[in-house]
Amino acid sequence: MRIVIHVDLDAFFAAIEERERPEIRGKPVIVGADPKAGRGRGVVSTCNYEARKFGIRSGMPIAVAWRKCRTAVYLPVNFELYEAVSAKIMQILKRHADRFESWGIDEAYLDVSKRAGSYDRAIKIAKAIKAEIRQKEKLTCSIGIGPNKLIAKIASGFKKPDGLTVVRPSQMLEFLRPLNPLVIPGIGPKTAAVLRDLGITTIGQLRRLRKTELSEHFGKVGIWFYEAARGIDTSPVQEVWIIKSIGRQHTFERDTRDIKLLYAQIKEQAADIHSELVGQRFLYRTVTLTVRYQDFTTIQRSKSLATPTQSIELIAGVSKELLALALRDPRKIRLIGVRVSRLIGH
DNA sequence: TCTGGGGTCCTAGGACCC
DNA sequence: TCTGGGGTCCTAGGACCC
Repeated sequence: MRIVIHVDLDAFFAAIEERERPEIRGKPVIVGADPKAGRGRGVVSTCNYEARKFGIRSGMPIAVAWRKCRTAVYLPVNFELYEAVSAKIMQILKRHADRFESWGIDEAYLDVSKRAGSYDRAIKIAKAIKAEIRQKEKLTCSIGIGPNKLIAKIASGFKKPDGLTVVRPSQMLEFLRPLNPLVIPGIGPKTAAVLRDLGITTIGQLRRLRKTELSEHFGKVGIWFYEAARGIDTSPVQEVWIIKSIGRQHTFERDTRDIKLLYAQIKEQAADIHSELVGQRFLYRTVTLTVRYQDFTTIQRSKSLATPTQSIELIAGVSKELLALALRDPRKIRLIGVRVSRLIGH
């Protein structure tokens, strides 16, 4: 019998800022782009639960957040700090797992099948984890326990913040039945809209579609939806991930076609990417340039090289070639990004 | 209301080879 | 003059995740 725990740190960035700054505790806190009195260009990265009372959410344009709550505390993203806190917490979590998989900066899966052996013992482990994170890092998390990663993940999202939700195999189907299909990883807004058009708004209703119907509508992921709706997920808790690509991107303050500005941005991104390639001891074979125009339409142009290389000049040089293609279009440019892929270790 | 930055995976068409 | 089938690589776009 498999038992998986999913841990999700609550409002992670905002919670760290509140911990570090006693004076902002209890106020709405929004971590993300500079709102610039409603003219800021970025989005909300994370906000605390006070801010959520105003309808503010992750991913929302910062200008919209500003309109909803001008009195909130707006803070820039301090990624280095969050990374450092995350690393400490991941070490704590690792010690409680047979196998461990971090998932982004603020989530992790723990396979505890062996050391727990039963759901009652898994609950004890989860409570110990909560207590340790609270004591050592002054932060809360929401935890889900289930027979696989899928159920553990959905369970951790069921009660937030500071929640603990256990779904035993016998309860799995009843647990899933009333939930929105959007809670299934891989089902996003587009897929949910198609399902809604088919009259499907719960996972129970999703179960009424045949496997063939789902694969006709959604291809390979349709098969995953079929299994997920039934709580089936055999994917292992896996410790190591292989990096497939390294990239940087930047949104300009103002849309531009200024070649000096564009080249300077490419140069900076190429340097960043190159230093990471060197650090990770990777060669690349493909360079991809992303261009987002003023109207938000986004294109990608890529070029593969005959032989793998680590050359910084080629990252920048190929990117400039590809930029020339993108500049044939007369629209102003909002964002450019450079990415290298087909990585090979050396 | 106006949309960040870091990624992964899937699909589909065309070129090319046998 | 009209015409196969399979495999691989490359490119572009799209959906999704944190």
